[in-house]
Amino acid sequence: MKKKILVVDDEPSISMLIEFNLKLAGYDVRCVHDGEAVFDMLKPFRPDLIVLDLMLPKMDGIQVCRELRKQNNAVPIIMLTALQDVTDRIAGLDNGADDYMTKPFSPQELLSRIQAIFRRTQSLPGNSDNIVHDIGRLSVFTEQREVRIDGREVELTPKEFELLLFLCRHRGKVLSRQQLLHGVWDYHFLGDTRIVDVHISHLRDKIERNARTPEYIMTVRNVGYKLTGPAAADSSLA
Amino acid sequence: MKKKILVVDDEPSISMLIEFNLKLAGYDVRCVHDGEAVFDMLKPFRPDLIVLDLMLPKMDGIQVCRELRKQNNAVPIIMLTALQDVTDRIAGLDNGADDYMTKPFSPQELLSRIQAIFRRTQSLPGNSDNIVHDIGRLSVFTEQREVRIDGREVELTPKEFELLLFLCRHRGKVLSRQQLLHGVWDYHFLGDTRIVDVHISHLRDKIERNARTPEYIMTVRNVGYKLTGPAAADSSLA
DNA sequence: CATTAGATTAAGGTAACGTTAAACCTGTGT
DNA sequence: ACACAGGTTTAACGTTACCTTAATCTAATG
Repeated sequence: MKKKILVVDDEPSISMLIEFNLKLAGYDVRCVHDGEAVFDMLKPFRPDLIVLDLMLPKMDGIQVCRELRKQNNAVPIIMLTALQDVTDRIAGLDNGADDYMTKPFSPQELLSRIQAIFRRTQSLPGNSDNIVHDIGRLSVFTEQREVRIDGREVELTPKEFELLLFLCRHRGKVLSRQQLLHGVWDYHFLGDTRIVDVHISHLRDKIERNARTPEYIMTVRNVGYKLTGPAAADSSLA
Repeated sequence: MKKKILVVDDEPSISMLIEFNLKLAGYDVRCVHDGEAVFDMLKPFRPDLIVLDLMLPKMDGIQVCRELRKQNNAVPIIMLTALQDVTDRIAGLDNGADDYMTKPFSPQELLSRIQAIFRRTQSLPGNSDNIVHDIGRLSVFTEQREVRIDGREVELTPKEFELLLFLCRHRGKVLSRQQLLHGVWDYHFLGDTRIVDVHISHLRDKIERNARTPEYIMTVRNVGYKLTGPAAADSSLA
C-alpha cells in the first residue's frame, strides 16, 4: 500500500513541484491550499505524513500543527518555512512538527527527509488506521487507548475501555448482555450477566454528565444497552 | 565554525593526500584507517561529512554505511572505490552513500563534490537527521545519544536509550511488550518475559521525578506502555 | 402497590505490574 | 588467559489496581 502524503502550500508552483516529485517517488499525494482544508482531508484521505507550509491563508502552519496535536493526531509533519529564522523553527518544533525545511530546498532533500521519517515510524503496522470514534463531545482513540470528553482525558480501566470500544463499533445497535459478554469478555464466561451492568455503571460515571440522564450509553429495558447512534446524535429536546 | 570531515582510508598515501588538500581548503579533518574506528570518532568528533573508502580492514565501506544509517545517522557520505565497477556504485548508493568517486581522482574533484554536498545540506544548522524529541522537561538527542531532563544530562545504558527512543518515535501510541521487543530488541519473543518491565523501571528511575507517578512513561494495563502524547502535555487548570 | 429489571456500592480475590537481587553475558585491560 | 566492570536478563517476591460477587437501593411496568 502506497504511503499517503498531504501537501499544504498556497503557492501553486511549489505545490505542483512537490506533488510531481513525490508522485514520481511512488507516493499517493493530495494537495490543499489553505490551513482549514487540512481538516477536511483528514478523515477521507487519512495521510501518513503532512508537508505543511508555515504561511498559509485562513490558518497558518503553527495553528494547524497545534490543532492536530490537540486532536491527538500524531501524523508526522514536515514544516516548510521561507524564512531562515531560527525562531520559526523553534516555534514549529515546539508545536509538534517533526522536521522542518527552509525554502528554497531541493525535491531530493524533501524526499530524503520524508524517507527518514517513514524509516523512523514505519516499524509499526498500520500507521494510518488509527480509528477515532467521535460521538458528540466524546472521542475514543483506539491506538492511544485514550478517551476524551470535551478534550479532557478520562481514565478508563481495561474492561471499561474494551466495553466502550465495542459499543462504539456497534454504535446505534442495541446489544444484549450476552452479546457484550461474548464481544468483550472471554469466549465462555461462566459468571453472572449482571457484571455488564456494573461496568456500564462505572463507564457512565466517567463519561456521562449526569448518570441519571445518559447521553451516550442508553439502557434498553429487557434487551440491553446501546450507544447513541449517528442519527440520534443531537436530539435537542427541552 | 569549520566544517568537520572524517576521512577513512587505509592507504597512507591517499589518506595524507586528502587530508592535506582538505585542510588547505579550510576544513577540520581527521583520519582513521579502518571501518570500526569510524564509530569511535562519531561522538567525540561529530563529523559533518565522511569520505569513506570501500575497501577497509575490519569493516568495509558498505558495512560502515549501513551501520550508520541503521543508527539513524544521516551524515553525508562520499564513497571512494578503486574499481570502476558500476555495481559497487549501486551497492554504495543503495546502502546510504550520498555520492561516490572512483580512484584515481584529483583532489580538486573531491573538493568540488564535498562543496556540492554541503550546498545541498547547508540550509540547516549541523546535521540533518539529528532529530530532537522534546517532551516537557525531557529532551532526547538522537545523534548525540544524549538525554536531558531540565537541561541536565542523564546517563542511560544502550538498551534504555533505545527503548526511550522507540517510545519517542511512537509518542502517544500504546506499545505492547511484543512491539517493544520487536522494535528495540530486534527479535520475536513468544511467551512471557518481563525484560521490558525491568528496563521501563530503570528508565523511570532516571527520567521521572517520582517513579510512582510517572509523567512520561505511562503504563496501560493489559496492553503495554506509552509515552505521554502531544496533547496531554499541559493540562493546567484548577 | 407489588413485582421485576436495572443501578449502585462495598468487599475480597487475583492477575498484572513494579522492584530488587542475583545470575549471566561481553568486552576490556592486565 | 584471567579477572573485572557494566550491562542485560532471569527469577522471585511485593504491591496495586482491577474484576467479580453479592447485597442493597432505585426506577419502571402492570
